[in-house]
Amino acid sequence: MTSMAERPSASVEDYVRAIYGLTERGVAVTNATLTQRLGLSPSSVSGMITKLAQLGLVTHIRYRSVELTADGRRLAYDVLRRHRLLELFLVEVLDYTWDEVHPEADALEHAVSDELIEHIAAKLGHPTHDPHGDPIPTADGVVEKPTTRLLDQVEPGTIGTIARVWDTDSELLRYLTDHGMTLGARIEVVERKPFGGPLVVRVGEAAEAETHFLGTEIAGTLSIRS
Amino acid sequence: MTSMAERPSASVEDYVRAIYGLTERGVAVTNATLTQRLGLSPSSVSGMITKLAQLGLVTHIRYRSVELTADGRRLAYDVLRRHRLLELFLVEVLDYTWDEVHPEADALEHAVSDELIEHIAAKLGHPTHDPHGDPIPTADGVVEKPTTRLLDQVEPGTIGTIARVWDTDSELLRYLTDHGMTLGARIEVVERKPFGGPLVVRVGEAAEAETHFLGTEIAGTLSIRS
DNA sequence: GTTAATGTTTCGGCGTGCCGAAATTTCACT
DNA sequence: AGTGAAATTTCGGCACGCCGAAACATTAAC
Repeated sequence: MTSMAERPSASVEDYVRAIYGLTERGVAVTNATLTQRLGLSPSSVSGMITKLAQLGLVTHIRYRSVELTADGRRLAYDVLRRHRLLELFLVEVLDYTWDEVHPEADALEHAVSDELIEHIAAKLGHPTHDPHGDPIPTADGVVEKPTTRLLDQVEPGTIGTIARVWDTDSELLRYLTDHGMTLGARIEVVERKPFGGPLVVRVGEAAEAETHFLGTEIAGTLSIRS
Repeated sequence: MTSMAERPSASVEDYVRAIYGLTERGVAVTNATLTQRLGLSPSSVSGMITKLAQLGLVTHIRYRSVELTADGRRLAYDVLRRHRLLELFLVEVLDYTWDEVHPEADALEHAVSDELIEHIAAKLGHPTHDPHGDPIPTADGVVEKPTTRLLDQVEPGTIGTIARVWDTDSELLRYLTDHGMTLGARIEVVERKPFGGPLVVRVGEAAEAETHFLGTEIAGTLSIRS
C-alpha cells in the first residue's frame, strides 16, 4: 500500500504543471504556448486540453483560453511540491548543483509516493524554498505568494538580494553561478540602457562588487527581494 | 541530457527482472509462473515474451521455456542494481525499514537516471548488498555468486548467520524482525520435524537464544552463511 | 493410444497519448 | 465588412501494453 493511489497520469501532471507555470509567469495559456513549453504537437495539446477539461482540472473556452480550476491548481501544487522537494533533496543530500536538478526531478516527480515525499521533507527539515528560490507548497496545498520583483521591473538605484531564478536552463544557471549571481547575493541595479539594451548591475558586497551587463533574458529571469 | 537515453520501457524492465528473479530461485520460467509473479493475464505475458524474444533479451521455445540471453541478463543486472541501491538508500538515508522499501523501489527503478544511481552509490560508499542481503551488481554488470544456503537445505546442527531474505512481503519481513531474525543474526538449525513439519531453530547469541518453529515458507526464504 | 485437463498462444478489442494533414475559427489589416 | 494569415481543432492513424475468449499444444490418465 504505497498509497500513490490513483494519481493522474504523468502526462496529465505535466500539462497541469506547465499550465500553472505559464500562468505564474503571466504568460497567456494557449494551445501555442503550451505546445511550445511541452515540446509536443498542437494536435496533441488540443486533445489533452479537452481531456483535462473533462477531468475538471481546467476550464477551456474553445479557440480561446485555458485556465486551471481549483482542483487543477491543487494538483499543480502537489506536483510542484514533489518537484521542488526533489530538487532541493538532490542538491542537499546528493551533491547536485542547481543547474543539474531539473531534468532529474522531472522524471522522479511522477514516480515518487506521497510517503517518500514526506520522508524527504522531514529529512530536509520541511524547507520552504527550492534551490532556485521557488516556494515549496505545503502538503495541504498552500504556497507563499512571492513578494519579490523581477529585475526587469525595478527602478535603477534599487538594491536587493537575489531571491529567485525563473528558469531551468542549465547553461543560464551556470552563467549566473560563474558571475556570482547565486541566491542571496547582493545586487544593485545601476541603470537600464535604452532600446532593449542591457541592464547594468553591480553584484556582490559593496567593496568588491562587480559590474555586469544583463540582457533581457537574464533580467526577466532574476527576482530580487529588497 | 540526463542520459537515461533510450532505456527499454518500464514493462520490459519489469519482465526481465521477474524472469531473472525466478531463474535465480530455481523456479522454471513459464508463462504461468511469470503470469503469477507479475499479476497479469496469460495473454499479456505471452505477447510480451514474444516481444522480448524479438528484442533479443530472451530465448523462447514455444509452449516450453523462456530464458534470458546475455543481453537480457545484462539488463536484469542494471535494473537490479538500481532497485537494490534504491532500497538501501531508502533505509540508510530516509529511515525506511526493510519491510517498506520494496514497492517504493519498484516505482523508482524506472525513473532514476544512471547519473542519479551513481550519486547514490557514491553516497552509500559503493555498497555490495541491499537491506535484504541481496548482492548489488556493479555498474558494469558483475554480481557476486551467493555462497549462502537456504535454511531449508541445511542439515540439523548447522550454525550460521542470516545472510539473505528471498522475499519482499512486508508482513513476513516484519515477522522476522519481531523475532530477532534480522541480517547478521546468529541462527542454529536444531531439527526438522517430519512430513513438512516446522524447522526448529535457535535464534540469537548462545545465552539468550530463543527457539522458533519455522514453517516451510520462512525456511525456504532465509539463507545463512556459516 | 485416445482423451481430458492444463497450459500457451492467437485474435479482436480497449485506453492512453502521440503525430501529421485537413478543416475550422479567429484576428489583423485594408 | 472582407480577406488572408495564424492559431486551433478534428480526423485518421500509430505504438504500447493490457484484457477476455477462443483456438491450439502438451501432458497425464486411463
